[in-house]
Amino acid sequence: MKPVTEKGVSQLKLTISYIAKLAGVSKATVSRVLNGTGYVSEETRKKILEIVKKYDYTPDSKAVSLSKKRTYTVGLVLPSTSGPFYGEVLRGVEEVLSQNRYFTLLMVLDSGKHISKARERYVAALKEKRVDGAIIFDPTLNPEQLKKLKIHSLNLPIVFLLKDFHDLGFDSIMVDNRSASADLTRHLVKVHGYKKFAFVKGPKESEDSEERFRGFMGVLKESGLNVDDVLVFSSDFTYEGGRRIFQEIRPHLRSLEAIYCANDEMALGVIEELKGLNVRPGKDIAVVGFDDAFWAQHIDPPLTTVHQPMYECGKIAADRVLNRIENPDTFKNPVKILLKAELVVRNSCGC
Amino acid sequence: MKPVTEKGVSQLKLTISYIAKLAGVSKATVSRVLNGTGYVSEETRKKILEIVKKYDYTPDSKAVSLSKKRTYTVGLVLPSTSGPFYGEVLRGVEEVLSQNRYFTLLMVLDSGKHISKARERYVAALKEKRVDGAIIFDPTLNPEQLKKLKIHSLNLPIVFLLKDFHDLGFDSIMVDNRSASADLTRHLVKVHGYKKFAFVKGPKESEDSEERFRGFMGVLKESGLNVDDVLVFSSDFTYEGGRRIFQEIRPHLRSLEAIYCANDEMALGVIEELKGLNVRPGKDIAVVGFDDAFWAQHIDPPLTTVHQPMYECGKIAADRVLNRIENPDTFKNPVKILLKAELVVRNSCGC
DNA sequence: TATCGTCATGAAACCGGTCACAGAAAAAGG
DNA sequence: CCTTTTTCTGTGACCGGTTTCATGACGATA
Repeated sequence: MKPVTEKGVSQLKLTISYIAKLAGVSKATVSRVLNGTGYVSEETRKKILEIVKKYDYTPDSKAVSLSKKRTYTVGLVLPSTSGPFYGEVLRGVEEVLSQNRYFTLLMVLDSGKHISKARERYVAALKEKRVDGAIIFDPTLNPEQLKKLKIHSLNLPIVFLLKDFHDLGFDSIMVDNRSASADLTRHLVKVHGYKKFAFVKGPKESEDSEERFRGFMGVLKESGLNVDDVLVFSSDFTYEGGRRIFQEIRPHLRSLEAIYCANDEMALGVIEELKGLNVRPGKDIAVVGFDDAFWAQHIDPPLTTVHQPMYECGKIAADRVLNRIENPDTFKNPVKILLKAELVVRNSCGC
Repeated sequence: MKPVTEKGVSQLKLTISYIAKLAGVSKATVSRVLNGTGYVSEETRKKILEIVKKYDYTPDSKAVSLSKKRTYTVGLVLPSTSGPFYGEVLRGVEEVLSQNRYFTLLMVLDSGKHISKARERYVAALKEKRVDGAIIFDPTLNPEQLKKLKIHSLNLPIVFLLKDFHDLGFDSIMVDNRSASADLTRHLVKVHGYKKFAFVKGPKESEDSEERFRGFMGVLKESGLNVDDVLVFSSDFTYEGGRRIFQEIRPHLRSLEAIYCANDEMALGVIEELKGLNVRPGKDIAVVGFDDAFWAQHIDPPLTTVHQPMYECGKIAADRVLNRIENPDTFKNPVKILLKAELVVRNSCGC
């Protein structure tokens, strides 16, 4: 490919050297002007800026990154792109990062392949030093798997979301499911005086689900209620799962005052089924959920639930990563941050 | 900083040169092994791979990118992180990109700042050559603004979503709003026999809203209905906007058989208000929307609407960008792809 | 006038890889 | 046995920036 002339502009590649040549200076000087470092006379600065503007020159980020050893990019790993949380996390993260002139490299775990493949992928991105730090939201990752990933030796600022790897040396941002669940249960017990409950758990492995259950049971005990009366079910956190598990709840419906679902989607499924039976949720029986999905206020009846502070989660995580990136020494010790979730009382509890 | 010894592993930086030294070969040979290019004897290959594995070496992506002139990253610009579309687009894009070993650099337009600032940001990312190509979903971008961005001279594969910049030389992926709107309207007219309509438009600038309106009006005309009887309103595509505009519709409620809202959120707002008046949507009056937000099937009554193929949109866009990246010459001419949206009949139309 | 600190600039090393080229060794062919 | 081809490996240029260091000019100070 021979140099062609077009519009009178010689088609030499637009690099810092070319700009330097045009300005009659060395590339070091151009670099100084562009970065505002070191001494440059007002005269040459002006001339260089003029040329830079005229040719609409922007330094190649790959070269900058290589020599500065910084990509100005933070990795964000999310379990999926749907579901109530992810959009909020993403919003929080992106907001903070972009305000600090950082970019977001998004990696999604459920993009087709197996979870282990997806994990290899994001770990690879870290090892390649494609990012300066990462925020990882990987609900099914356990400590043994984490160790195998050999992430620790990378010395990269990493914060985990809703997974407590604090003991393994990583920053962790958690939401206090248990005490929020206790708040919700207290509302049902103290305000409404319910005594007969069904509890629908999520999948067995879900630590979140367990924590919510513990918070629930804790309040029953502290209120002197008979814990053995509680009917416990287990489903899979989905809408369909909620409808399915309802078939098991149905025979006991008479004896129940409230159904506590460990998340909103299952609660929605249960509510739909109740309606099909002409039982009025919120009037004949209370149904509550957990998460505060954004549609929770729009369904009928509006769902009493617990709001997960995922936006804040994202912001705090991003802040933390950025801090670690820019002050590598200051933040040596991993922290564990516990955010509290807020009870949102609407009508499905009987209010 | 002097070299320290730790765990017996000398702390020289883990670079290709270091690996080469350990293996007693040149870095070119290591590079060959890692990339599977050129000739390498089985013996040295084995030895090198062994060492690479032992030290868990991964080439620095910044250096690779610089010399290969490829980042293996595609930029994705989205209007926001909430709303019905973004998650689906993202899912489609991420799926295709990750399957092809590309990464997704996500940029969101409503992260705090003004739209023009946000635009500068993503344009900067392109100019810096931070990505090999981009998928841009920027609903408020118009041709004049686009020209000012001087994106064209970058010679970067770019595809626009739901914006027709085909004439300006860019790939564009569109959804055929008009004919889908016609399908929906035909359903209301032919199947249900409605004659008296209200139409709630979105913001004035929205070309989508206009297209939906045109499709609607077209069918009325072809059906010989009196076009002047249609009550036309305009709101802002939000739930609250739907509730607000309902106050203007209310006086005419008696004379109406169906309310066509240009998107689902406004339809939801209208439905809520109707319920407040004890008018039963889907029975006493039909309400339809557009977009098929993922909650549309769960509300009461389930919403008749038009499904936007955003997942497909994302996949096709990603495919196209990837193709252009890897076959720079083959795809010279910009294409315009028109996807059709699907009518989704549920109950809110009276079915 | 000699000395010094400040300012301005360029040369060249460096970041960590890829790749074109050349030369040597081994294998194949005559 | 000598040539030709194929296989293997290393040297060094290159990607496009940043940064250290050296040098020179200038005005101020002694």
